[in-house]
Amino acid sequence: MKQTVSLKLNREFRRLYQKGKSAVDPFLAVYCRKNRLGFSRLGLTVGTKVGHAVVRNRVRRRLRESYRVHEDRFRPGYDIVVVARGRAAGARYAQLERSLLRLAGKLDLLKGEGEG
RNA sequence: CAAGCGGGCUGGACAGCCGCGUGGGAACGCCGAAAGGCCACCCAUGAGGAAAGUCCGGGCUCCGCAGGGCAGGGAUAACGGGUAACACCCGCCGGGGGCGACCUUAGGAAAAGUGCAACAGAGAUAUACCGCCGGACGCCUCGGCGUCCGGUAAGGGUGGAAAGGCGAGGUAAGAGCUCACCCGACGGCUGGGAACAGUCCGUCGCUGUAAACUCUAUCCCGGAGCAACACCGUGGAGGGACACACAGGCCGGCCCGGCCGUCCCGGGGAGGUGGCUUGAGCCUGUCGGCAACGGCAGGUCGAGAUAGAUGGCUGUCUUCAAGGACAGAACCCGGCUUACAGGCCCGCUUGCACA
RNA sequence: GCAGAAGUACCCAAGUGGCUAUAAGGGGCUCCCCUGCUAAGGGAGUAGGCGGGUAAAACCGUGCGGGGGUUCGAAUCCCCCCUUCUGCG
Repeated sequence: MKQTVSLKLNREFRRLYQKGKSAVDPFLAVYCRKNRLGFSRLGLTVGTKVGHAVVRNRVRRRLRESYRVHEDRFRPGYDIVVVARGRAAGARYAQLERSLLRLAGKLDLLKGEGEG
């Protein structure tokens, strides 16, 4: 992920949960908020409810891959948090990818057709 | 061939494109006055048999602590060995199960003491309810019946357990009362390194429970845990030194205006660096040993992350199935326990068939 | 990473070797009293897991998170798991 840094601090996550915009489906919950850094920051959360360590790792890797592949389509300059929900454990990669893009579209994080 | 028993191994492989962690190299690239740093790119390497549960045993680190004994607490429990150590492993003995290969076993002491044993039953650590037998008295239809006194643990029924078992003798009826055989305990003898076995001899016949207290033997003994601990450490709080003003510094090209003491010390919150992977290591051969394991020789280095690196897409092969076993290192080892699809190999047992 | 605690009817729970847990007792549910009507309060009664069985009962088996073991006998004692919760930093 070339233009994106990962989001680590707990207080940054909490600020997004409280003040950010969100979109939800059975697989994922996405929170976002504009920052002033000029680049985006991504945080991934996969809680214990999703499954044991192997399942959580797999979900997290798939989410990171989905974002990496489509990074160019995201508008820069946002803090984004992606929370995996219960159904994500059994989901295939294509389902997670589609879900991420749809929720990002709802939040207007994706560039329009004409934009570079 | 069928059914079964035991042990070991494996836990998909290969290729292409994009992507990640760590280590090394690195320009004709970037930053820098330089020293040097960064980096495209290249090379190497990158989760498990349980990484899990955290149930035991250690290493390591810090804090506490003069030495020894008793008391107290905890763990273990046939015996012999292995090991750094263990509650683990190997061998062996005893008990239980299986036709067998084999499996299983918290397996010291109840005869040091205390406690507990509901219900049932006459009676639960000592008993006479029914019964059996004898005697006295009474009744009598002369078969017996009743009351009282006494003997008796063979029979009945209860129970997890009823005073070793069974047969014969014996007796009024009975009883290890006596005898033979069997069972068990203790002592002697023989074999064995020991647990133990043999049953030749003698003595005895005792309920169970110690995963109730307890006793015996052996071992252990302070606390925390890598988020330990060590080092660096912007800011803020504290202390010291020097300044005390018409000075000085910052914002600004300058004026006006606004803001502000300066430097040092120390312990340390966030954050960073070390700890951090070479170790009771792994592989091969050989020797000793039934084995666990050990000795020797040679070879070899196989993750080190820190919101946490192995993912995505595609093809081929093995496969019923690869989209489908259980499952992710977090300081490191030795075990135990628990979870686990499929596949492969070795040894053995029983039955059937054939030669 | 480390250290603990708990699990019993629908819920809260008592029971810590013994007769069948009448599954103690609450809450619950039904009826009555109280009130103009409610709430609160008081009194009486009642069913109560799962499987079988019955017209309904009676009755039988099983059941105290699960599985083993000790014991004549286990919710209770011992061992191994599962789930939930809490604490430390």
